[in-house]
Amino acid sequence: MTKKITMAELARLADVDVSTVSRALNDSPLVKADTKAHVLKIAAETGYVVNASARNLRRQSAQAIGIVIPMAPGSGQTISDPFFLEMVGAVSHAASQKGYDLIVSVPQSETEIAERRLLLTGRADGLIVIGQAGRSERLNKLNTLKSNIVVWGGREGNPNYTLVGSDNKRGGRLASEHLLSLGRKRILFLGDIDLPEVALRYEGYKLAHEEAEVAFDDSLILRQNFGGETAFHALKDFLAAGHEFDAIFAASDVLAMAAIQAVQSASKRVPEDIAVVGYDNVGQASMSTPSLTTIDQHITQGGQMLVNLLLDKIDGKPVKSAFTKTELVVRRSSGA
Amino acid sequence: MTKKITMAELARLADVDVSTVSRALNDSPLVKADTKAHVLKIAAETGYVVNASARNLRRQSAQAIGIVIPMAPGSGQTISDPFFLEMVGAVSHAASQKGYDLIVSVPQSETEIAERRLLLTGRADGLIVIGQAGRSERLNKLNTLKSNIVVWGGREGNPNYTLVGSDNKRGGRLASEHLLSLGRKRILFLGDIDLPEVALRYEGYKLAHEEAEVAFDDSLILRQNFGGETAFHALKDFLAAGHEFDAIFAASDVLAMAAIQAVQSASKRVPEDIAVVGYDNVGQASMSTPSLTTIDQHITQGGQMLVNLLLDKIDGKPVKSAFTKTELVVRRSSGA
DNA sequence: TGTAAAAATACAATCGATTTCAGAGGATGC
DNA sequence: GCATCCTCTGAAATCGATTGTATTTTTACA
Repeated sequence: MTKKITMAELARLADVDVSTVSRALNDSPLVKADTKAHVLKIAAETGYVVNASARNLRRQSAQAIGIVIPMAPGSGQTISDPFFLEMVGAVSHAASQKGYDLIVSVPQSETEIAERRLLLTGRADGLIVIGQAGRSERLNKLNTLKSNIVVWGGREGNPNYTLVGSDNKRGGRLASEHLLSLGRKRILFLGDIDLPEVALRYEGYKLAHEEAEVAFDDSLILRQNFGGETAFHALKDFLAAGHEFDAIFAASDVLAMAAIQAVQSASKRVPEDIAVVGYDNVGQASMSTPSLTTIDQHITQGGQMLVNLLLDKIDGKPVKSAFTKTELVVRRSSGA
Repeated sequence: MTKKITMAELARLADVDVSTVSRALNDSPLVKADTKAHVLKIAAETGYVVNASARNLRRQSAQAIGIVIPMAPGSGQTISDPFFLEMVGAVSHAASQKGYDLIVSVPQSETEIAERRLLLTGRADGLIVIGQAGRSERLNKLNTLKSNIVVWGGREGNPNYTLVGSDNKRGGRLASEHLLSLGRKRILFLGDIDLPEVALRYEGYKLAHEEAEVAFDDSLILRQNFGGETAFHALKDFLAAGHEFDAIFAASDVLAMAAIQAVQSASKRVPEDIAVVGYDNVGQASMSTPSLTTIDQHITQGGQMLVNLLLDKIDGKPVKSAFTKTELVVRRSSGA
């Protein structure tokens, strides 16, 4: 428990002014090489580390970005949804490579405090918001206030903030095309189309039907939020009610896994009786049994893009919204 | 993009001194109620938010704690391991309830930079380290340097830092007892007993055998780190090599899920031929097919404990290591 | 009403760094 | 040999808040 040593103290020890120490530590060309070495040596010996608050106060930057993961009320998602968590991992990785810390905020209530706190207090230089469900207005407002925000989500309306996301429509189309190409004719869509991202996936689903000239039945939809548990029961009831379908396209892997379980508990086989395709390609998808055919959103790449665009914004560069290319990942056991 | 408004500016607008503003905002009893209201009103109107760096510099605290998730080299774990991610979620939740931000650090290399950076720069008031695999020495050292550290892990040696974890031995025993009580006689242990947590689970496994007076075969162990992919192949090979066993106790749910897949791909049935019990009870465990019998470490509770103990330490209170009570969660389809 | 005590506010130091500006000393050019 | 320019270092201002102390205003009581 050595006492914190300050820069002034270090300057005294090295017998130079603090300004010289500061310059030396920041490798300024203004300092003679000898002096620099001397200071660095003493700094190392004493285990000196610069005080972040002081530096940030002076520099007016935090070397940190925030990530806000809002649990949309009633979305049924929890922080343990693997999608969120993989996103946190991806963003954390990308941020640390750029020398930025990542501050995670999981607001517990539906107030705007979290975003404000991080961004406006200067605790974070910029903000990544995961998912915009129902919050686009607020985000628009916040963005005009201080514009270092990048949002993960699907395009919806005409946001004035920068958006990063996967090509949801394409994803929905790919998934549906896959099922249709296997000869499935009645594909149940499982997901909450009130969420913009999911709505786009549903559009892709319809598009695929049109292209394949397969009539689609708009009653073949089970509007379920992202909560696996409730989806499981809802689908069980749906099956028990005697609805007929030979495939399911679920709006997330969690939903897909819940669906598989529901189907099996109704004594139907996956994929023989009912094929299932998910969305996200979370890590568990390949490891679950049966392994899951799904749409890869390229979460890692998405995290990179979020961070890169945000840092560009922080640097004042102009930035355009960007989208990852979704891709079909076929794993034979569930989807075919 | 309103320009940042400072406290001095606010003081000017309210026609009082900054010290009064500061006290008003901090609800100090030294300020008259009228004045307080007046200041608060103007603060609200102008959208004033206190600058975190300045406050932290002055207060010598960061109102933030760090969480370090070290990918032990060769542990095979990735940040997307659901266990880590659920832990991050739990800690984040607990921290925000206490008004603390959470800074996530996922060091990419095996240097000690990450811990030092966060803690010694004052960016975080305390540090939570997840897993101690092979790092107990370094942690001991860091702890003597600045003691606000709480580590998640199993007891190993005689650490001078505070430890929080689940009762791994008990967990191992519960899992094994369960399998033995079902009449299984040859239980494969799947996990890397070089990791202290896993070693303790293995001890519990042996203990259960002794108590049940079932001879255990110490060749019935497949030492695999936490990587699901490699475990899958290793187990496949193990099965192909003709080893006989009727159950598996996996040191994590990810391993268990990989195991189930390996078993099935070898055309054996789970649980009829081989029952499987996992460890962690991650969210996916209930949703996977077949759903997983597992040991619940009470991650959420653990996250709470980590945060609470750390904050106690920060407050200078004496703190003792603590452990959650592990519990068996039976889900019929895999484990019985 | 005058004075002592209490309440409210203002002043000023401080947290630990960065950075502008000024100055000391040495090198260079003519 | 002297003026000029470079290099390097130091002094001091600054970032935006908090807080101990001083000062003013208000209240209370005789």
